[in-house]
Amino acid sequence: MSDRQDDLLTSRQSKLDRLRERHIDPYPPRYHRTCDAAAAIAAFEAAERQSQGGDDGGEAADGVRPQLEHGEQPETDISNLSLAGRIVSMRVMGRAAFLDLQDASGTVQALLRQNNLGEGFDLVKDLDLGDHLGVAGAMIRTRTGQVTIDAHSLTVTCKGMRPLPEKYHGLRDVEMRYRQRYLDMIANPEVMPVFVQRSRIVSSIRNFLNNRGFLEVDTPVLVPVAGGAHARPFLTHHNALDEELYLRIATELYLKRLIIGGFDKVYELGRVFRNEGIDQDHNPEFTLLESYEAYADYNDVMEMVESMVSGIALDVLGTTRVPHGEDIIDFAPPWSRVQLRDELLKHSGIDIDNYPDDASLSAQAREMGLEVAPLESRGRLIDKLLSTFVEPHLVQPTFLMDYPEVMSPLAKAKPGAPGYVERFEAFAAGMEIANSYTELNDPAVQRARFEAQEEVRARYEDEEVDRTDEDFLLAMEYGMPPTGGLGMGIDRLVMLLTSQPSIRDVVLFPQMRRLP
RNA sequence: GGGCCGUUAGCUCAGUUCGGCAGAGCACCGGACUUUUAAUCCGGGUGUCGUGGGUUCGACCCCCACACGGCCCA
Repeated sequence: MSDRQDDLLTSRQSKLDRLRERHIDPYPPRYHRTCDAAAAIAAFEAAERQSQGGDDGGEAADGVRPQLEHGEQPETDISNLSLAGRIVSMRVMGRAAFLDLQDASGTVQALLRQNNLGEGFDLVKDLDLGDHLGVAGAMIRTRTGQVTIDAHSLTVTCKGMRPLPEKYHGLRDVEMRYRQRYLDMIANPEVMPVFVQRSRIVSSIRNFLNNRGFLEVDTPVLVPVAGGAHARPFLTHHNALDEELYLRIATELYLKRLIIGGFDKVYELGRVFRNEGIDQDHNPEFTLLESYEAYADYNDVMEMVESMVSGIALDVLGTTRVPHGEDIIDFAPPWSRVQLRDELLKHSGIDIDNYPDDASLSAQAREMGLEVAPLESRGRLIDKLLSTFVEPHLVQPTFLMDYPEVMSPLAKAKPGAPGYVERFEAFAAGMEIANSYTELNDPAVQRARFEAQEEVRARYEDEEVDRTDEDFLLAMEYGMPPTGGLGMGIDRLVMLLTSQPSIRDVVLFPQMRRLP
């Protein structure tokens, strides 16, 4: 630690010591506030309107919506209330001082005058930016028109021991923003609303699904087989069982067991873990919604997805139209429905049906300028072609339908289209946000599909393919009704709805490399 | 995994042309100030220039390696 930083900490420590010498507890166990900053200001403005004899007086008082914790009583006596918050700015002028106190509801100014506070005013010289302060007093309007609490008593509620980031430019260092998110929240006012919206989006998803009769369930995070997705899992070890376990990469195979067990409609909103790279739309742990509905197919799921996403947008944003760069993405249904094979042909000139084997498709992909490794499975090649030629065009919400079977071991074959399955992925802003199948429920076919995946794993040395789950096959042999399933990446949905360019801006604590 | 860019005071950033005394604003410290709001005025620069090597009379600057981060590619 630098000497300079030592100095800054020492200065705060000596202020802390002085408080203790004066028998002031810098960390009192509690402080009773009667309302928050927004409520205090609203109450004062309501009272002003009332005293002016306006006909909206009574209504205005009702407009006060204090955001208080459980147990606190709303109190809007503007001549005597108490507020508490973090000092985010301080203007000291001899025997008076103005402080800005920030709480979750906003910022309120406090006026501290020696006239009112007497000896209590001495506290000012031991206050720092970042301290938490309780202020009791009356709401007034200053000469310059600012609604302010005129303090008659002060209470230190927590002494801050480190300097805050700079107030005007905020905290720009992205590394520090992610490693010390609390500083990002304190210094950058645009950050907190994104996470408030994230919470509302998640809440809205639950409401939507609950209202449709879906049951929210919890399935294991620690699993013996990491199935249900093409991804490399994290490995861990259970000591008492002395068994290797994986962190789940999807919830699919357990949710399907529940459909087999007899639930009609289930969903899980949970964290899944994929041991893969980190970039603007990948974090190793992320929030996945999966839902399964008996007697639905992927067409029904498409309708549900467009209805759900547009409903969430209306619910949380009040509109289905969301800015994205220079575009406006409109989530209002219906979303366009296009065939994977057609789109690939349209944008790359390749008809995958004309390249039935790896070698010819691989050669053609190389011809198109793609970098192709010597050993790449057909599934990977098609995935690469899609990412390169098709996905960037899918800016408006689009269902890309009917995937090759080799890419989709858990989906049911599409009648009349050999080699294809009833699967869609939903895209918006060129980014995949959802994946859905008419679920495969023939246990013999499922076994064959798993075997094909294991063959790909062996032949192509590719760990990112589905794994055989014998226990799941056993369950399926007891009979799973026709089912429509859905997986939706919640972080990406939040990115789209809040116009954030990186998943790190919608995950509170994104994964970072440990510092040396 | 590869390429490019970044890392300088607590924070936000200059400085590196072509190697020659380490800079500003905010924050901080001392002083003035009872209606300010990026308060103002006077005084003070507080630093392992990411880390470790190398070149040089001399390195924040040039070279090499490494660390962390960002962007692009795979």
